Amino acid sequence: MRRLESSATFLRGHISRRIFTVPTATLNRLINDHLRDGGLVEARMLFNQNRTSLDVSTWNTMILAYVQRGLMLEAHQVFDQMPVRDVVSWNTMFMGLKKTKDTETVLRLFIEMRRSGLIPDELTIPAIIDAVSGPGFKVLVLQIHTLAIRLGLSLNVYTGSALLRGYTSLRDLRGLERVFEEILLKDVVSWNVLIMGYMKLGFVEDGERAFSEMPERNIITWHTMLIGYINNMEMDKARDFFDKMSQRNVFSWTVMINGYVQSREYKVALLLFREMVESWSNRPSHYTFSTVLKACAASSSLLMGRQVHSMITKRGMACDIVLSTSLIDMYAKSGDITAASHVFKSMPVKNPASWNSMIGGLARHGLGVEALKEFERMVQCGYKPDQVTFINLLSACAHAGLVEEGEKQFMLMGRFGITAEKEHYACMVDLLARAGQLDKAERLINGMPFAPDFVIWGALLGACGLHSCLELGEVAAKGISRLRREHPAAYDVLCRVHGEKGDWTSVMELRRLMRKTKAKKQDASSWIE
DNA sequence: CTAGGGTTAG
Repeated sequence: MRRLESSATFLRGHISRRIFTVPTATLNRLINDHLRDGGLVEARMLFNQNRTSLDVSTWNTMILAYVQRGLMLEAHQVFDQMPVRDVVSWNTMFMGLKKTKDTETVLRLFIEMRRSGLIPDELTIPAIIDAVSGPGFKVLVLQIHTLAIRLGLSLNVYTGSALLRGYTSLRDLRGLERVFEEILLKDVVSWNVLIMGYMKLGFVEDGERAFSEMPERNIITWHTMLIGYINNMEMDKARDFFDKMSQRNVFSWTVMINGYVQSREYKVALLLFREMVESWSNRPSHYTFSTVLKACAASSSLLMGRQVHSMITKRGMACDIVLSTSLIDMYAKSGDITAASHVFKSMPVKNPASWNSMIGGLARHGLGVEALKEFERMVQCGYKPDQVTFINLLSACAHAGLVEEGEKQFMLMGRFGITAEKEHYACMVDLLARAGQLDKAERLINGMPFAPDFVIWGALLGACGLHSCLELGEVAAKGISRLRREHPAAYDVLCRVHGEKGDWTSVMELRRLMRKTKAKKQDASSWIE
């Protein structure tokens, strides 16, 4: 070992003067040593000085170093300069690109790889499958499966598990089961992916069957089942399963708590969180905190929210940008706009999301002018507003009755490269209709590039109730009836929104409609937040 | 020299 080190020092001194041709094995080891110690720059220097005599594996090591640090531009640059590429070079690039979700490049490179005549191996398909997973890629998944069969790769666990994901994304149950059968030696991961597939396709019983049949399980197996139950809205089964888990970690707790949040059982979520904290079994992570803050926000649990805030501070997580943003939202939604703004001001680094929750909070409190000011500041500070920013801004104008200002901002959205979507139109309809400009609101609806949705009719209906405009209200009510299949949860929100304003006429009207259309509170996904 | 599966904000 000593000898190796001294020879390394010796070599380092001479390499820069290019006196010796260093054996590639030694060079590779040296570069690896640098990389292990975090000396990327030194590694790159050594690398550059010996470019001509490097072998493929050293090039690959260099690519990997950049990929692991998320520096895809640099990785790509090295990759492009390689005199010879092997399958590892391609795989390493694919894996890096997968993390950045650059599916375009993955696809392009994969085709290029095929053209170059190199044969994919058992790690290639796992690395590229995400790029073709999604609607619109049916043929591609089938082609890749065919290719895998032709190369004998579908027998492999790695490739097989990847193909399972591919078929899951196609919502193809038969394909899923066929691929699983093809795998020669199934391991825990492949079983887990199978269960995940069953659960995602809604075949809970098949998932349960697989769970009981599999030879061994790990904690991820349990989590896959848990998440499966939750996403299939089987909350009782989920909780039962959670209680029976032989081992639990922060992840398990967080998933269960988040499950309750998703199914809008905020109080239960908070109870479970309390249980978690009091049992001292696992410390909440920032995932846990952000989920819990959402529950606080949704249920206006200010006291609990404050407690969570102090826990976050004690853990030294106060500067976490996600948590701060959740805190702002929580305070704003539970009525303490001062605390929200305090958190916001104390943030050393902000991002568009944090500005959005601040502006949204001001809007919620009817502080339209302040919201506008904050928006100006956001732009001045160089942050790029997005769709959500404008939803918040327009709703701020609507709540504060700033009609002209709202119309102006609506027109100016394009300057930031944002095209008006349904939500923006909904805000504008709300804005105009509340102000009594019902004709203008109706004209806006008729001129929209898409069919009016639930929210838009709801905004119009609410205002019609407010201004006792029966004729147009009838139109809106009919519009809603046609759309009753969509977003049953939206009724709820509408009731709340109009209830807050003391606008009881429209609330009654909506309640009546709810009964009439038998709306169920089953849609757990949020539609505006 | 690569390594497939599970959770977070507006």
